[in-house]
Amino acid sequence: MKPRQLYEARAKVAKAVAHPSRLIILDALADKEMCVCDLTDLVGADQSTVSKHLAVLKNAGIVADRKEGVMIYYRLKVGCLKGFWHCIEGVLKQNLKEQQAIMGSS
Amino acid sequence: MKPRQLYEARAKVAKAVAHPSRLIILDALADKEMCVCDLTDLVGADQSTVSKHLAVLKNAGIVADRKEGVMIYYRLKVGCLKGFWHCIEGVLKQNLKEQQAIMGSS
DNA sequence: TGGCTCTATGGCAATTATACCATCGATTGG
DNA sequence: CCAATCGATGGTATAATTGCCATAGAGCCA
Repeated sequence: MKPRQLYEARAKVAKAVAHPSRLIILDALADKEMCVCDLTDLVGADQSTVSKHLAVLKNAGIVADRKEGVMIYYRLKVGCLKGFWHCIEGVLKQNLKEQQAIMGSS
Repeated sequence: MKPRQLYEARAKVAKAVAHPSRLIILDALADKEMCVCDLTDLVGADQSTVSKHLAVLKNAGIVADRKEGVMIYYRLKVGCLKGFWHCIEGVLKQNLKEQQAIMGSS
């Protein structure tokens, strides 16, 4: 087994991704960088809430920000998230398939 | 933007992975199936705690279990986790590199 | 059957996460 | 300079997560 510290580090990154609002943000940032105001509209939560979500992502090293005048633009720093979603999507599809199998057999 | 429901479903899977003990479990299951007792020793927590962690992973569709006598063996149901870790590991390495850059420049 | 081992579950306390409000600092435009 | 906008932070209430204890159920063996 690897050192516990590694698992905690991994968990921190995984935890940063494990929230619907943050997933929305990451999905949006996959295409282009966006300012906090845009992301706030997109997520549909309070600006301060979105700001805190962004802080979590930044702290985990998943996004980076850039200041331009009053605005702060966030962008993805990680390129492998697509594979991430693909993996998760696979789990979801499999779960769905199993659910349907259960329903069908009743 | 995709339906909010999708992000919630994704988040559930991501959340299931986002805990050190569960990461230890998943890492161990990558090689072979293991019974709860083995995993309990490995994680080093109370048996009931490990049992609940396993329930979380099972509920998310990441692991499956098999009963054999008194023992219950858990196994990975998802094959793409290796890419998962690789992606996270990349983030961690990058974070480390940036930390070192900061230390070096002082 | 009785006792033992292996797991799962209910209960509970402590910690952590989340969301909103209020507010502050920074920047820009008038 | 003043007002307005953008984003971050402190405070606080609520919800979710986590861990352990106690205990229940299931299977095995003497």
